Amino acid sequence: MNDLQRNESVRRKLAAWWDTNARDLPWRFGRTTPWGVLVSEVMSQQTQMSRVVPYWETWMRAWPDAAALADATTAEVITAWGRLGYPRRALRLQDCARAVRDRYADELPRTYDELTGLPGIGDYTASAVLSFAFGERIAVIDTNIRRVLSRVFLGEESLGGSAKPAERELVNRVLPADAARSVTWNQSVMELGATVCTAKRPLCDVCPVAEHCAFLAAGRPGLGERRTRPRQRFAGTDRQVRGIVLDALRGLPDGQSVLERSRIESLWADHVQLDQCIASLDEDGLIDMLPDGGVRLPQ
DNA sequence: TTCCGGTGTC
DNA sequence: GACACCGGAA
Repeated sequence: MNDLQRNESVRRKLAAWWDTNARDLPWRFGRTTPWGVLVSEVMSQQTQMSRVVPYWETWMRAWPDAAALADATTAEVITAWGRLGYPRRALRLQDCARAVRDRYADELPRTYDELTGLPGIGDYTASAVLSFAFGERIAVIDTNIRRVLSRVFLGEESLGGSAKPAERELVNRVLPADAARSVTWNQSVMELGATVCTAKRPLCDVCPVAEHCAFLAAGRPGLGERRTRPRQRFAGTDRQVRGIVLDALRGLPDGQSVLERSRIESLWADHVQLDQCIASLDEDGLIDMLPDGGVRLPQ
């Protein structure tokens, strides 16, 4: 079997697998707008999809389109973002909504350059929106797709930081020529990476393309090898302190918006670090500092 | 305790 | 191209 036949065989197997195994997420199967797809992609960047679902449902009910989100208060946006993580992304998503409303009359643009020109939208999200929302033929490159394609076609783990040129060439080379098939390809490869071809413990027993997988044939060399990524500590870092402050603000009772200085000081013993974090949250636009030392979510 | 990730920034 | 950013799963 030559490369082309193998590629086509993998495609057919994955498409059949997708038909019966795709998770029934509310932004799939044409049930939402391109904007809804974009929101789901931004939320899914840092959080597993199953945990995103309830946030996405609430968010889209409150702000069904870009114009609606553009008009929300920052406090509302940060509160609705909840514990999704990376709260600055919630602000960027609102910036993005304002740009879509102002530059594109509330209609998401359909070109890569216009999409990546929006706040918070990089290569991955632009490609994902073009493929999943607009049905365009474009290679989507995220870590799941890199891991799956590298294993199946190269027989090796995808290691290291950003995608290298050779990796991008592979992803483009195996992308089906037909647009509709390319969309299913992107979705099914990504889904396989999320649910079967996982990083540490791939479920090769139930994998629909096991018979074509170069990685499995090679005896899964280097399975679960550490990706070279600088690891980030957590305990005691600014990251933890910032989260504690925002969480306290989100948890204020209805009708109360200001966190008093004395309450702030009870959140963290090291007041030097605490004040640094308050200042950085203020710089990020995530909180407002009041003259009396209190803070609140921006109105 | 360790590990995970897309974007923006420097 | 290194690093910060978050919270939760493993």
